[in-house]
Amino acid sequence: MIELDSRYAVKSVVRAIAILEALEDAHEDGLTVTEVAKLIGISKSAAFATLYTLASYGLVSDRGEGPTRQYSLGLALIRLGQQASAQISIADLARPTLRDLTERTGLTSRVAVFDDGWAVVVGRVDARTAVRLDLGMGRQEWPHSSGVGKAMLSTLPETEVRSIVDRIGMPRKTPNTITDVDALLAALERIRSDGFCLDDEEDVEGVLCVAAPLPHLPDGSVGAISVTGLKADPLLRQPRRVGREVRAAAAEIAEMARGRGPA
Amino acid sequence: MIELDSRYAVKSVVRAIAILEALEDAHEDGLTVTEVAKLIGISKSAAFATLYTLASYGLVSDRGEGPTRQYSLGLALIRLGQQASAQISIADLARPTLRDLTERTGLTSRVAVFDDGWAVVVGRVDARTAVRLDLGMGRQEWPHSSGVGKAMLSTLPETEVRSIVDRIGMPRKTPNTITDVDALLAALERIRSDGFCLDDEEDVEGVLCVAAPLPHLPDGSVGAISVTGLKADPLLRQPRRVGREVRAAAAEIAEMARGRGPA
DNA sequence: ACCTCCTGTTCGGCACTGCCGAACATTAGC
DNA sequence: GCTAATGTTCGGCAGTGCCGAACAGGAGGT
Repeated sequence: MIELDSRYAVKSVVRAIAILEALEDAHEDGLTVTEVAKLIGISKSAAFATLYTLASYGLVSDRGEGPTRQYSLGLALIRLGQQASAQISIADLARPTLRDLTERTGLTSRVAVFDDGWAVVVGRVDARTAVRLDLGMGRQEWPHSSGVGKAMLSTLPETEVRSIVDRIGMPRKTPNTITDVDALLAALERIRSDGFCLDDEEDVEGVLCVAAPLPHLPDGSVGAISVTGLKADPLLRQPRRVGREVRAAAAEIAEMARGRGPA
Repeated sequence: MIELDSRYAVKSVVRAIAILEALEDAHEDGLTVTEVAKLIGISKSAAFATLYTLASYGLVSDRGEGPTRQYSLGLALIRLGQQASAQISIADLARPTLRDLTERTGLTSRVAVFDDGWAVVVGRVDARTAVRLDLGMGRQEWPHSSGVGKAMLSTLPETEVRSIVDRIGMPRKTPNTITDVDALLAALERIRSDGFCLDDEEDVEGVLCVAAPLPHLPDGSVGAISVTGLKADPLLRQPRRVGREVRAAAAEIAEMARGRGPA
């Protein structure tokens, strides 16, 4: 929304997307037409027309009738999101294995794919614990500070890693975050020999994450899986043991991905 | 895409949405620019510009570089879909109860909300069975033939029910489908006295579904929950027993919804 | 290895869209 | 009932984003 694009951007569509992003950031109560207009910086009538269009297709939903009409994200987005997730075949493919992994470790497990330098979470199996970590689907994780991010970087050549962190940056998230490129490259080398990756409070304090890359997916994409838990979790006192579990799960998923779709 | 809207529709946005819907219907391999252009009925350059715009924001993703570029639904949609689902507070609220329900019955349980005459699935907890039913999130279920649909209709006044089925229709999906309005109204009356609703192969042959309405949600919306299984399932030989379970779960969720948000 | 055909990408010019601003309708709150 | 917000509607002009055609560049056949 801040960044502007080059010559081929269709302005009306950009505005529509800006509206969706504004509604995404809004609280669950939703926004009114005038609020949207002010947030995006367009006239009230333009906001109305765009919202009207989006609403006709269910991408936004409107509650209320008169001067208290509230717009929020629509139910069609749920369907589209599920479909998008289904088209990432690796998410479906990984689910049974992740379920077993969560079952055995009691930790929340996730699968992420590489997208434009980031690790995007496309599948998740929640642990049955009481504490709820913010591990939402579709979330973009930093490549340098997250378990899945580092695991994915470890499968890429050094030049590409440098290009990515150069573009995205390596902000310090916690005292443990790796903020130096050479230290990161060394860590990646370690991951390649270990077969798994540890994120020891590098992204969020108190949160530990064990990940493993999914190398050589059939369609050429790059992915990773991980389990996440609190630093206090007794099982995570033995990170190498968990690492072996995660590594084995990743191998199982990669195996299934290879066996599938010779067509 | 077939239906056209009235005067306030923004054409570029309508086209962008049509593209998303085309990609949704496409197979997982995605579509090329020319395929999209032909499907929507616009020029190649227009399709390119719109796809370019959508891709810059991650709503579609492009694989490949040269003449083999494939477009498919983007990862940002996963995030938006999750956020949309989260804004339906009832989905989050119901999850623990649904988990218990699935645990106890071994059946897939779901929660749906009323939207424009349809029952839209906004939350789901999968059973651990091998057979995979198509019970996707965001899916629109027919009001007259699905468990959640009938359960929701049972909370509405007769005039509104008539108006809905008049608009949407009551197509026969299986030999058991109720296709007569008066028979439907009688069934709804039965649901009101029982407190739960049976869909006995009315939507899909061989599939049985037990649902219960979520009456009087705080925000005025209408919802329902259900469990789904195969007709052959031994537990579903006792539908009334399952009905009591589902009814109790619905009451629990409604209780939580009432207790929440006095702000 | 060439040639061909099909892609995706780029560009000019004009029609028409869809913006803005202002006026109207409608409801909430007092 | 009045007021002050809101959502909704409408004219008119600027500018957008369409179309069509031309360019670039791989894939695949022979």
